[in-house]
Amino acid sequence: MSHPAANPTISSVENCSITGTVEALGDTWSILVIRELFYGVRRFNDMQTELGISRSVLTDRLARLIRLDVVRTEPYQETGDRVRKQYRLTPKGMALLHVVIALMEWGDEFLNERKGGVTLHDRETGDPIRLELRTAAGKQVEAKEIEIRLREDCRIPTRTS
Amino acid sequence: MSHPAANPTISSVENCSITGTVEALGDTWSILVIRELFYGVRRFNDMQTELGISRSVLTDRLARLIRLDVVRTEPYQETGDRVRKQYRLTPKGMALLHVVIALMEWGDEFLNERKGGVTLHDRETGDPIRLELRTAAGKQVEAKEIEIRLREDCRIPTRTS
DNA sequence: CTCCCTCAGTTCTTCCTACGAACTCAGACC
DNA sequence: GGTCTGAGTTCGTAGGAAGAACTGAGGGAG
Repeated sequence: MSHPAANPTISSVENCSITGTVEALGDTWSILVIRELFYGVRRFNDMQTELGISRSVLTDRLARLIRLDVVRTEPYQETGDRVRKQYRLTPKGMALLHVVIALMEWGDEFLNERKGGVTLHDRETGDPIRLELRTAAGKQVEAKEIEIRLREDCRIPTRTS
Repeated sequence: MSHPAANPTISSVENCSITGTVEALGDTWSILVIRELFYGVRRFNDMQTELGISRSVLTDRLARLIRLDVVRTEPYQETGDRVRKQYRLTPKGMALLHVVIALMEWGDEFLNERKGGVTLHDRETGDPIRLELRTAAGKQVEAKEIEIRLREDCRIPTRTS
C-alpha cells in the first residue's frame, strides 16, 4: 500500500462504538475519576485532592458517571461521624478495568521507561498480569494477525455523494 | 468494607502512568484520530470528514501526536497528482491497539447492546478476538482476582500532613 | 448553647480551548 | 490563465474548566 485508502472504509461507520465510549468518558477527568475508584478512593474530598481537579468539575463528572450508570453512591458512616455518601463503581464501571489497564500499560511502556507506579498481580499466584488478545479458543493473536470486519447493517456510506 | 479507605492509598501516586497517558491523548479527539489510523484512513481530508472534527483542531492533534511519536508522516503520490503527506502510526502508536480495543469492547457491550459496528478476527482462523487478562504463564485472571501493588519508590504520601 | 470544624457540594468570575467559516497556498489539469 | 483539489492557517465567537469563595448539615469542645 503506497497510497492511502480512498474508497469508503471502515471508519465513518463509528457512530457505532468507540465514538460512544469517547463521548461518554473521553474528557480529561472521567477516566481518572474511574481510576481513583478502582484504587479504592471513595470520598469526594479525597478524589478532589488526589486528582487536583476543581470541585465543580468533580461534582459534574460524578453526576454524569452516575447518570451513565458507571458510578453509584452508597451511604457510609465512620464512627463518631454522620452518615455520608461514598462513590463506587457499578458493574458497568468495573467493566472499564480493561481500558484503565490498557492505558496504564501503554504509559508504563512508553512514558515511564517500562516502569509504572503500580503493578497488577494474580492474587493467587502473585504473578504479574497483562492484557492480551486471544481467540475464544485461547490462541494468542498479535496485532499484525488481526482482521477488521465491518458489520453490514452498520455501514453508513458517506463518500457516495 | 463499610467505609472507604481513609489511609494513604495507591492513588495520588499517579504522576506515574495513567495520568501521563491521559494528558498525552485524553482529549476528545486524539483517540478517535488514532482509531481512524488503525482503520487505514491516512489523509487529512478523509479524517476530517469521517470524524466531523474541525480542520484547525485536526491539524493541532496530528501535530501533537507527531510530537509524541505516536504518528508519523510519509510522502505518497497518487497517479496524476502531486506528492502529498499521509499519516501513519508509529510503533508507539500501534501499541495503543489495546486501548482502542478496550474502548470498543466496552462500547459494544454497554452502549450498543452487545453489537458493535466492527469485529476483530484472527486472520488465520477467522475466530473473533477479545482482550483478556492473563499471567505470563497463560493463566486467565478475573477482575476480582487482581491484587494492586504499589512500587515503593513511586510513593508520594499526601495524607501525612 | 454557642462556636468551630469537616465534608460535600454550589456559585460566580475569569480565562482557555474548541469550533466553524473563511482564507491561503501549492501543484495539476485544461 | 483560470480553476480544482488537498492541506492546511487564521480569526471571531461560544462553551467549559479552573479557582476561590460561599452554603449548609451535622459533630464535638468548652
